Amino acid sequence: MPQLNGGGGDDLGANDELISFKDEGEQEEKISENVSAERDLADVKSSLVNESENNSSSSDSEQTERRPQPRPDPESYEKHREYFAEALRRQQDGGFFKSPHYPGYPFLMIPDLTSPYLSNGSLSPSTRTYLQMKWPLLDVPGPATLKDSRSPTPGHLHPHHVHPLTPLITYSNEHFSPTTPPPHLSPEILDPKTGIPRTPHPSELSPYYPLSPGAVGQIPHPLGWLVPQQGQPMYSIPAGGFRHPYPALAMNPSMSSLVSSRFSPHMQEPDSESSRHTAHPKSPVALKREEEKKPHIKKPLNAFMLYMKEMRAKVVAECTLKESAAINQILGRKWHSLSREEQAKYYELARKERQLHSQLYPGWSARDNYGKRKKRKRENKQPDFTPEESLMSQSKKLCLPYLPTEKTCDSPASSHGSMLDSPATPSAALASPAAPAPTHSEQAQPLSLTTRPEGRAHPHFPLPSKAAGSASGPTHPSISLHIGSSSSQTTPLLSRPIPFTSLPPSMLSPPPSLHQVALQSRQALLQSQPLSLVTKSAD
DNA sequence: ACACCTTTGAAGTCT
DNA sequence: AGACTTCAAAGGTGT
Repeated sequence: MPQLNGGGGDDLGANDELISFKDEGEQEEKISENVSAERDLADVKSSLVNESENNSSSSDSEQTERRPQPRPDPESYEKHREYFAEALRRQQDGGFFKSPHYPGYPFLMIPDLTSPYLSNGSLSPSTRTYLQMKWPLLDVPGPATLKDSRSPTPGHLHPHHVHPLTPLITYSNEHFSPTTPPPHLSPEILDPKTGIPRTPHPSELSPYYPLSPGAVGQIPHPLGWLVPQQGQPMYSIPAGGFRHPYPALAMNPSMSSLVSSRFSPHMQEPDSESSRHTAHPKSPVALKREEEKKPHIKKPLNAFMLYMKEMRAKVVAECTLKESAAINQILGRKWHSLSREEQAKYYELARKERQLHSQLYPGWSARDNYGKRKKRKRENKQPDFTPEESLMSQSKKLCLPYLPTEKTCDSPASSHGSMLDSPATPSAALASPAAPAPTHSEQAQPLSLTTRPEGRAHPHFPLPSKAAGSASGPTHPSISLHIGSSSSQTTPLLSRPIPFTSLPPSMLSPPPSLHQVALQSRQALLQSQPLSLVTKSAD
């Protein structure tokens, strides 16, 4: 029985270190039991070649004709659910499954059901929370799975659907609808040669994670599945994405001979467009267009972004506000109300995210995305602020977090009371396996100079100077000036030398509810009154 | 259609 | 080295 690592997956060794395994030896044993023969792998490779060849010459419509699109199966949604349940059950049994959700990913991570963090469908960033799975074609399911068209095999799953418990990494759910089941849920989408459920052609799927530099558009986020409530694509890809159905294989040296020229993991020009026109010199305009068509590999989400993604729905549900700006203010406050351990989860998650991202896109740099957005107007930010105006501007930002945590929209972490009296979690975070790895940027969890109550600053997490710059940001470049001398202060509310000489009395009065704060935030947004958040009456 | 707003953090550039 | 800038998500709002 071929081991995944041996049967074409030996290149995944590096990745194996990326995410810690649970009972690694046992898992490998299970893998070998679960994986079918190398013959299958060879067949898959063969079909892959055919797919590749076909794709280069045949149109999507031809592919569609060859594989008639099934009618929408009213039961497919239930099949989804059944499959997820099955997948989780297999995991519990130590078995493996595979999913089409992550063809661009050399392995899958599925939540470790044994993790104490796993509850309510939420996933822990704990290093032992994920089970690493080999991904697609190399992870050939057992014959029963392959042949049993009655049950929704992984290859039938829609990449967009995000089940709350799904261990699958999703990239986009924009097209998913329970009432319009994805065509590839049907067993028709089997490799004609192998009978193995194949990863559907891009025409049948929305695009995934394009390891291919030729992919067009945005890339679904590798850990998008960690945000079960919505499953929005972190790296979404517009229509007309990949031309190759197996972009993931670019990550696999064993397969690279088949597709390397097409799917180099490095940011190269896609052949799908460029190579066809190599005979003709490109005009600058054409070059520019192609440049624009290059995949937009988004930055990995940082800890706060991951937190926001997870919590936004809750906050929105608990509040009537819809404006993200206001929601984000709330989320920012809630973020700071989290304990060290809770934040550490997200820092760890973000760290893994970055690792994964760097593995998937070795040549990618955040710089690549510079200029992708239109330049913001902030260039003309407060150039001529008077000191008083500057102070006011700072006050707006600094005041918000000092509003005690609301009751109506509170998070469990902050439900004990206001942020002012929620002490910093003891140094457990440091001992926690989920604590950020001591990379150069993670030696200390960044503290928000603008918002974190002094009492939360952990002595073991010295304030990185970078955090000052980060916290101050371009919009509030002077905030950091008021932070440095605050370390010895202890009183939460007045612990920091916030230059609130003009701080209104309302700041110290009973705080408004979160909803009120949010409403005030909205007012602030609409009226651009720097202090409106704290000066407006709670009523 | 698209920039803005707003948050924190990472990573880039600039001085 | 430190300051500053950009981008990542989100979606209502404004131009």
